[in-house]
Amino acid sequence: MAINIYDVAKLAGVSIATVSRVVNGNNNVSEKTRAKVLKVMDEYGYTPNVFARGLGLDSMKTVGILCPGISDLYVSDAVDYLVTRMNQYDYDCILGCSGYGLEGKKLHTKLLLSKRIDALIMVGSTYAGSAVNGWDVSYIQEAAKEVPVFMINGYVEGENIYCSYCDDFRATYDLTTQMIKKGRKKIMFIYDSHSYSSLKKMAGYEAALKDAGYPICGNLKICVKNRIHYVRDLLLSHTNLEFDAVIAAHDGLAIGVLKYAKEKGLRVPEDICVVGYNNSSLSVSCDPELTSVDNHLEKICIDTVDYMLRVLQGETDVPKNNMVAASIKQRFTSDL
Amino acid sequence: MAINIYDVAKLAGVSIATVSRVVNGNNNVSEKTRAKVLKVMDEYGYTPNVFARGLGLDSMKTVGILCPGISDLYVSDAVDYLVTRMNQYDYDCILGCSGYGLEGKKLHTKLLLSKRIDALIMVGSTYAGSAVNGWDVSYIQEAAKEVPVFMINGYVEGENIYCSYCDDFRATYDLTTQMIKKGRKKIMFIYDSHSYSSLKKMAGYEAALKDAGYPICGNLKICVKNRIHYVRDLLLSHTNLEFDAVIAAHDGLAIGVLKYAKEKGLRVPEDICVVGYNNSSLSVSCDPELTSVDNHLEKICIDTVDYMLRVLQGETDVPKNNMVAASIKQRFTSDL
DNA sequence: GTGAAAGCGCTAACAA
DNA sequence: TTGTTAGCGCTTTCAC
Repeated sequence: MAINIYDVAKLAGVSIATVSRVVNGNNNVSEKTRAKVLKVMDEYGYTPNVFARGLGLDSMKTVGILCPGISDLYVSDAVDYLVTRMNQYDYDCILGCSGYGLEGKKLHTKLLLSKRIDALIMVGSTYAGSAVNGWDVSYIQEAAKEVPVFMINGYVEGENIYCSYCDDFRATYDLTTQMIKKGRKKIMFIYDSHSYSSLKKMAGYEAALKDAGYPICGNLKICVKNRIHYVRDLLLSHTNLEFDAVIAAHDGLAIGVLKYAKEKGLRVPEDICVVGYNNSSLSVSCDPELTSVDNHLEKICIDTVDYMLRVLQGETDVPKNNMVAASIKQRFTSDL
Repeated sequence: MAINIYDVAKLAGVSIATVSRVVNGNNNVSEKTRAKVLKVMDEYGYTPNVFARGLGLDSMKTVGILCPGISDLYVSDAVDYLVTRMNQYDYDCILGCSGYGLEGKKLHTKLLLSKRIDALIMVGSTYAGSAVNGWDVSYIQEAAKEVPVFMINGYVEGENIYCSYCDDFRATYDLTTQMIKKGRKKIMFIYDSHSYSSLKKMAGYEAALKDAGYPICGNLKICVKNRIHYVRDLLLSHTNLEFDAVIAAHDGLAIGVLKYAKEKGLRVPEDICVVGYNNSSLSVSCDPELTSVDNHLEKICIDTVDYMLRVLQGETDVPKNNMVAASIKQRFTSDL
């Protein structure tokens, strides 16, 4: 059994209050005493019991991270940025994987909350998509009554909820506009979920079409499953579907399109221009390599951690919404 | 402030002991009393304070997962399997990212340990590679004195350390042998770390070569950085390097080889046969799609969680080593 | 500058 | 079947 504060106190010939003071960097300790205590702590490898500390402080410097699943390029990148940054500030993360269903989301936020986390971070626009559509985000607002909630790439209205996201609307608006300028006539938008972010992307795409006087064709907005071969085969099966450009909601879908193009003998970007989203590691694995929208996830995550720290510190003027601009990473599947 | 056990007791007109009993499913409670308590708990949304519980029990049903970084296909897949499975058994995970350096590894295992985790899982052969080379794994053995330690795809000798890994030696041995049978003369092995698993792969490759009476050429064993373009360019720069097959330590490296082949105008698999490792999502993103060794990570993870549960339960006959066989997923970059 | 002592909310041994 | 009570290890007032 590990040594506790009483042992240290006895060994150092002081009271536990004094030991506590040096552990917590309280100034009301003479240098001499501090040194004595420090020596004992070091010698016996004393580690404060986090449970006891948590009990008194009602905090364990732990934040909950909820994600649909961690095996997803976007999510795992985000969590990596988050965890790494938080560790620098002595915060630890407890990770929950909720899946994409509402029940799972509710259950796992409750589970995380029951661990008395100091804050909750939700990664992915799947947690917010619902808000826009009037779906159920009440569990998020409920959670925010207990701890501050931070959305990565999502937006949920509410007290104590802070959101950071990419300006997806502008990104696809600009992208679509550029494609039109380059003479593309039939631009497809392909997506695989009705998340908050997908919806913004689609809106930007449609707005650009509209502003250019182009029609918005329902059959050029294609909703698919997130499986490369599924995308390819679905496209192949639409025998009379014509398009000369595509904007994909994420890189994986764009690669499905690439596979389709290859199968059909279409040249990329000459015959069809394809642009992915997220600028993930996939975009450089495929052939040709994929032009992709970079949504600056790292900045979003770093900002989020910084805001979180400030909120936890009790600051009151922390921005509730943080929109970061996207940029476009040119590779070889576009002629923009 | 949330309601506590005293409140519930008062509200239900019983003692806290009784409340505690119903919370913990103790049978010594009459149905009538149980119902009464349950009703109050439900009505007021009572959640036991995990810190207090942790203090008494010295356990919070939390296991630490240490990984070099979570943005890595292999790692994120593993963590996903692990977390999902553990959640099913009411265990939570706290995640640490240590990086690949020894100092980071030591620091983060200490950090995790200081959170009074019930067990520690280390993901990735980077934590074990050292053992084989006589490097420093003492921090792992130290950790094992406090909690059971489980290695995913790694092997470390020691009390209270449990290891699950893929039979990488056999996998590359068989693969190399098959390539030889197909008439390949110069087989390259490309890798990017000296981890435990890389070493086993290389050993299998060399053994097969040896058994077939082939020479083991130092310049056919290439150590690279894990960056697709780096691999391509490095290979391109070796002007007089000849090979007609390659085994890559993971899919990302194999894709670098594919890029090289394309640049050189080499046909795959006719001119060079390439096989990746991990059967990750990358293997289906590239073109042509990659034949890859499947190391059955999911099974490894599930086994690990099951073993962990048993150890935590106090079982004493839990296997300390668990080797799972690899299989090969044929796609289009090989003629095996 | 230091110590004594009262919680924090729970579990479990012991009594009843 | 139920209640009483002594910890678990720490933080933090309040005295000195």
